[in-house]
Amino acid sequence: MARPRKPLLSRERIVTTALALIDAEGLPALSTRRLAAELGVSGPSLYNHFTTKDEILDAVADTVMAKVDVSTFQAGGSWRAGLLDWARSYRAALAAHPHIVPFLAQGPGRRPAALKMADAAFGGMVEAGWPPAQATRICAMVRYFVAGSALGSFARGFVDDPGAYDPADYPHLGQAHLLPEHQRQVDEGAFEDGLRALVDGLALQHPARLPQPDRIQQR
Amino acid sequence: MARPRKPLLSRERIVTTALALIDAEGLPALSTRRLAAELGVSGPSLYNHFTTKDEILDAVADTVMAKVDVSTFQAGGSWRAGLLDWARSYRAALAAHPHIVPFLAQGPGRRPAALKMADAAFGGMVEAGWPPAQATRICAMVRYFVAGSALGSFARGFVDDPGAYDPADYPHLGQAHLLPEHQRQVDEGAFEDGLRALVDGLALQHPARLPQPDRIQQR
DNA sequence: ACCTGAACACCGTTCAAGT
DNA sequence: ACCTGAACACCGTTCAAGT
Repeated sequence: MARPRKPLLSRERIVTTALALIDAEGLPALSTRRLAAELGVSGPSLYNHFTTKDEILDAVADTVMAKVDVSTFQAGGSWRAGLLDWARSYRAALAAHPHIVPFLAQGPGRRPAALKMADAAFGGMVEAGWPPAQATRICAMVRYFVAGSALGSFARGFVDDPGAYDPADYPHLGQAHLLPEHQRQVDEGAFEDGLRALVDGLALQHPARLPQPDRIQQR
Repeated sequence: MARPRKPLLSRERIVTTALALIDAEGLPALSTRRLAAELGVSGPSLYNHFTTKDEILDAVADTVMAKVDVSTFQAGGSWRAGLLDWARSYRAALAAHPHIVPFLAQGPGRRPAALKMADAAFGGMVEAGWPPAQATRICAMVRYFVAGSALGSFARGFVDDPGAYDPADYPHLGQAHLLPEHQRQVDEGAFEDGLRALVDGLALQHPARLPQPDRIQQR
């Protein structure tokens, strides 16, 4: 074929197809050759639009992060409301694409959507009176909790076979084989309970609650 | 060479070498051929000891999980002490081998060390008065938090280059380029603050604190 | 500028052949 | 039982060649 008059590929089409492939078959299924086949071109064609496979993954990651909603922080409500809305939206965005979470969790790097989220969350917490060092740690712990919960289902991590849990070895796991059946309830319940606990517990750490020592803020 | 009079390989030697390779160069560096070379044998030799590469990873994963200490639960102290000690030990075990966390986080499956940990943690919480359904969710949220924190550093996720954070785009990230320098403090501080918040917040959810409705326990 | 096929150094896994 | 080399169908990436 050689060069067509109208490009067959675009960065956008590559990214969209890559994400669909990852969602459908997992990260290992995304090979450049398989992706190219899915797009109707030969393998090396992709290198006209991205210099490396990792760069494709970066673009996919930023697409996912762009779905996270941080508007509550910008609306200037309480830090509790901002944090709750952010964390829930963050988890929803990641849980929709669990196979790319290990890659995402490597941090924002230079990806604009990831940086925009970090900026809004950190800024929102600081404006709500959190010292920068604490605001940083809170952003980190939310990332931990969200990424961990989106990385893989807790409930589906247990096998669906009563015979796998010998009472002699695991006296308390007699019901564990039922977990996969209730995957959604367990995982969403755990996330909600945990998020609530986290926010309640953080409230106790807010400087407004403490006797005010003068300026030991640091970063 | 063909068959030697004394086996060159053992499951243990394979697992130890695999973990060292993963730690040193990351999960993608673990190929069966590379691992075999490291062990001084040819690629297919491994298949005399494991039926698949994934089975090797399973064994590596269980080795890591075996390091988690759940003895505080068995000592029968408070659920707070049990949870704190467990979570810290769990994180230490995983953070020592961050590259295998995405694999680990797929759940215990049939791996004995992972099941033993789940059994002790769940059992400990139930014996401390938590209804089974809540105990399950607490184990899940601890896994989320620990796996997320061990998956990758929050601080090192930011690039070490002031030029990466245009104030016009990211007004609050002016200091973000300093984060990688303080990786340990930030990540450990975030984990400790988060764990404390989680435990404090959970205390508010313990049934002993609530007016006792009669038997709405479920699982 | 944007596609192609050929080529390179890799993969995981199977299998017949050796002792 | 436990190792080997050869073979199969895959990888990511480079590059010269086409339009």
